[in-house]
Amino acid sequence: MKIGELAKIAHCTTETIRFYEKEGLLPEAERTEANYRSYSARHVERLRFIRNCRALDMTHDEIRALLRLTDAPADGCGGINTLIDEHIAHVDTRIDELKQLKAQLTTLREQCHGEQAVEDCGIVQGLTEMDVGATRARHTHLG
Amino acid sequence: MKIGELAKIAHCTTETIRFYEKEGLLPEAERTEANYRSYSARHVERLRFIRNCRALDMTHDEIRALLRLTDAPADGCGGINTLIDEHIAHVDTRIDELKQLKAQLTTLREQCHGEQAVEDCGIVQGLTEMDVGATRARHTHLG
DNA sequence: TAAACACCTTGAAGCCACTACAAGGTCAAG
DNA sequence: CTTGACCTTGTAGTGGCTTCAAGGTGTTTA
Repeated sequence: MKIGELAKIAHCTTETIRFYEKEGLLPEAERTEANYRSYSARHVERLRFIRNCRALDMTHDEIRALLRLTDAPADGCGGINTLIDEHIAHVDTRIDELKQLKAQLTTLREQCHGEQAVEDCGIVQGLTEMDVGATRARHTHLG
Repeated sequence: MKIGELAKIAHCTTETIRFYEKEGLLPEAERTEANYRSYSARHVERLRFIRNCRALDMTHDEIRALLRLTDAPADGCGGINTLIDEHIAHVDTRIDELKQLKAQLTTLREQCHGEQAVEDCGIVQGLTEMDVGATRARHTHLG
């Protein structure tokens, strides 16, 4: 199977696949005589795993850790559970942050109703006068 | 006022301020004889505005648009309202996405309870077998 | 047989909003 | 006169790709 076919199966681009190879997420493929990458069913499985993890917003580091854990069958799946739990915590944190953000934005938005002059616009005043304090530390890799 | 003092007031680093200048968000400062940047109250106000927008997770493009709108007092604040409304919509979209994500992760997590072998781990199976389909288009710049 | 076209190769640069670092200049205090 | 805090410029790194350039390969059609 050539790279384009694999890309279609995995719903991603050929560039992404080559990028995963360079990152060490996907093992290198065999090559044809023409130096084309040639993929097997194991690559399909691995790539699907990676894409699913990405769809769940895991970082490449998290995915690498997960792949290492699944490739070490001796260890059982305790480590896997922990990793997923931590990732769920990231998502939770980010949801809370965004809810707070929305509350702030909604409050700001309510400062201005009509088509008044910019000088009197409560939004502009709010944005100028707010003092948000130090940037809060990041508790999640989710943007 | 030198750059370090401004950075303290605005709760950011000197590098960030120089970066905003290069980006065209913050107007260039006067220079002292020693070629140090020298800032005025107007810079303080502008930088605070920018940092507040960033604290609300606006992109530099959104901030630039907002600054242009506030600098054109003739136009009233309709455009400003629209921009904020759109930004709130971004945040809402992202919250919904993350909630869905959490639901998926929670379902996945429930596939595995104990310390079984990796081969039988429902999480690993889930990650291998899910087929998440095409990556959904981004409706928000929020990560 | 040749041209057109789809596919493949590598490598480098761009995206965003910074952050970090290197190598040096300026200035006040001890 | 040295220490140390501050300033200057420029470059490179972050993550997860995406885009581009310049070319090689392989199949189909005229």
